[in-house]
Amino acid sequence: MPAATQSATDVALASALRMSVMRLARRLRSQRADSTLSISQLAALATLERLGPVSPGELAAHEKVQPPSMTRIVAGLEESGLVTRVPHPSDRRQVLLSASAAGKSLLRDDRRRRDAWLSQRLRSLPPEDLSTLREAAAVFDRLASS
Amino acid sequence: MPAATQSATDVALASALRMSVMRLARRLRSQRADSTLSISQLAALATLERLGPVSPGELAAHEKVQPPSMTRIVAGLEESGLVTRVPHPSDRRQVLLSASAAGKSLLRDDRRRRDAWLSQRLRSLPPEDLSTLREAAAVFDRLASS
DNA sequence: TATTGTTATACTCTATAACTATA
DNA sequence: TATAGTTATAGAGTATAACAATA
Repeated sequence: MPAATQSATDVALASALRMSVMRLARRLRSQRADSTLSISQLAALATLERLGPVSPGELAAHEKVQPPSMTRIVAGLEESGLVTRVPHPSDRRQVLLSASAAGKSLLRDDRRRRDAWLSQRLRSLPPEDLSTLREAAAVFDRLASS
Repeated sequence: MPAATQSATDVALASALRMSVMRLARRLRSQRADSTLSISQLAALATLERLGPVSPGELAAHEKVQPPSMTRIVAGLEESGLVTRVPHPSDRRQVLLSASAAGKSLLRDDRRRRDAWLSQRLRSLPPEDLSTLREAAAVFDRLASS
């Protein structure tokens, strides 16, 4: 296959794939558990669980929001007992945030519920399609991290 | 494969796939063209192009926003000359919205730019992965529309 | 003087309720 | 009386600017 054709094919695939991925993502997002938490709070809590104890500033950087926004996001999580804060051992300006046991438990439940919609639909697919999706998930991870 | 194992495998695949899809969707979203339009405006414009002339109420229903919100979204698009409105031929309460030539052109440019990031990355993948993605896009469409 | 986190304030987006014109 | 669209108003969520505490 000549280079020009290959490239044109890639662009067509990129377009089709982008639309399919965005559409599925929309459907997945709409299935999120009916929680009292906002999307930002849920995302911040999940990142906190993944990173372990970090300062509000660091968490804000990871979530790509400004520090004052993270102050508000975390305040809500703390009020609900999902996040705990301890003083930084050596720098008294800083605090360290962690997901509490309740926070981790909420994340677990939420993921389980969000997976339910998708796994329900996967059950209706033939085995070949499941294989395709299994391989695609791996390729996606390579794509997103590149 | 026994039913219980099949089910457990599906749940694991659902979880992996959900995470991969959401992550790739985040990356794709962040690549969107630096437009003066909001995400809602861009989405409404795209839907308008797809559906053809429709009333504000119908467009609001498709975009899953309330009519007053669509009034504002469309007002901005109209001010920028991306959407045109004509009176409904028989019902004088209604108006019909369409994407203007400028609106269609903007959509074309935007899609092209948003595809660039992905197709750039697709170029680095081996042909087998491209086949996988091509099949996965089709499966996704079936999933999202189910 | 620089850095971390918070408070004060404003802007964007969306919603519900009330209103106007037409059916 | 019901419906389509708009205007009025309020509530999230996030941003920038100003401030307090600590390094």
